[in-house]
Parts: sequence; C-alpha cells; structure tokens
Amino acid sequence: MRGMEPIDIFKALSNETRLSILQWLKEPEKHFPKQGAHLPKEVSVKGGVCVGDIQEKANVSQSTVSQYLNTMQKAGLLESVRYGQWTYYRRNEEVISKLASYFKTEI
Amino acid sequence: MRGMEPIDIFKALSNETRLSILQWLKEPEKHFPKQGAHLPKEVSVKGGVCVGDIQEKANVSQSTVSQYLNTMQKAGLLESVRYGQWTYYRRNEEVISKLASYFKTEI
DNA sequence: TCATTATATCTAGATTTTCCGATATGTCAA
DNA sequence: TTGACATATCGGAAAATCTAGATATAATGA
Repeated sequence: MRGMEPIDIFKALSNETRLSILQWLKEPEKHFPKQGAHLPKEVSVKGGVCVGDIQEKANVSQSTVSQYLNTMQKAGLLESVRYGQWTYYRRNEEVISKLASYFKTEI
Repeated sequence: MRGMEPIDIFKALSNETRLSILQWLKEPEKHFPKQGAHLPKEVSVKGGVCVGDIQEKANVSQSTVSQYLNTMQKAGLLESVRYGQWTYYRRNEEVISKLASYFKTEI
C-alpha cells in the first residue's frame, strides 16, 4: 500500500455504485446474506465478499463490477484475497480511517 | 443550502486545482497576502478571497477558475458574497464539517 | 483432459468532464 | 454616457470516464 492519493480516492467515490459498494462492505453480513457460502468454514475471509455477490447486488455487468473493484483497490479503499476461483474484496479500514483523519485535518 | 450530495462533493474534490483552492481558503491570509485589498475596511468578507486573486494563484484561465468556483459552490463547499465588482468566495464550514461527520459515520 | 465456473482484461462506442477563448453582464469612475 | 475592469456564461474541441460485450486466464471437478 503506497501513499494515499486523495484525488484517486475522490474519483473512486464519485460514482453512486462504487460508493454503495463501499458502504455495503461496512456490513457484509447484512447486505450479502449468502456471504462466504463457498468458503470451507476453516477459512476466514473476514468481511470479504466475492465479486459475483457484489455484482448481483450492484446490478451492473461482470466486467464493470470487476473494474470498479479494481479502481477502488488501486485507490486503496479495498483489498482483495483470492481463495480458489473466488476473489474476496473487503474494505481497507486502515486507509479509510487515514482518509477520515486527512479529511478532518487537511480539508 | 439544500441537502448535501456526497457524489457532487467528491466530483468537486477530484481535481488537483479545486482541492488546492479549498485548502488555500483554510488560511486565506497565508495564501493570499493581498487579501481584501479592494475592500473598504468597514466591510468584512471574512475568509473570502476574490476570483482574480484565486485565479492568479491557481494559474488557470479566468473562465476556468470561475467555473471551478461555481462547481464548488453548487456542491456546497464554498459560498460567495459579491461586493461591488468583486465576488468573494470562502469556505462553507458548515457543509464541510457535515461532510467530515458523513465521512466518519457513513463511509 | 475437458467442461464449467469465477474473475480479469481488452476493446470500443457513448457519455461526461475539462478547459479554453470569445462574449456577455455588471459595476465603477471619469 | 463611456471606457475599463471583474466576473459569469457560452460554445466547442480534446481528453477522460463509463460501461458493456468479447475474450483471456485460472481454478475446479468429473
């Protein structure tokens, strides 16, 4: 994780769907009831949701959601873990809380 | 001032120059030494800086800075006061602090 | 090995944003 | 009035972003 780039983060947040995804991932169990269905229970991807589940909820094409998630990851808002054929995305709380302080002090 | 629209705010912040303007206006006396030069001293436009001074510092065309300021005002980040032939822009601290709480609680 | 499933990447047309020069509007002072 | 100055708005070419379909990659299981 390189230094936070506020501009890239703001660009990532400048889209209704991407902003929603970030908010959904605050409470994955609430917004993605089937969460973790594919995971054997000894594996934990805490807070992570797979691309397909996010796509279904976001209601955009598969390529679009994949690109959205990539954009958000490059901005630092999300991180991903691959497990088998699934990629689980979750919030990068460290960056997000840095962003909140940036907001308070710099904006 | 209508309800805050986070997306519009993030769009407004997704530009290096606009973001700088917002930050410059945190400390106008520091970044705009000639601040208020046109104002008779009985008139106070506290924290406000005129378009020309902002343009000079931002180093973009007059029409561009005017549009930037308008964008930021529509997003709620700035407010303007006209005095004679000058328009003074300053931060809308109320909206900005609402935004900071929005950030903490919703993002 | 092969078919299937999940995700990523490539490509491109449509849409939006950027940013300027030109021009309009508004204010002041002579 | 008129001319000079400050700012706003208009119009448009270029650049960036959006979003999807097509295709590639990777993992799984039969």
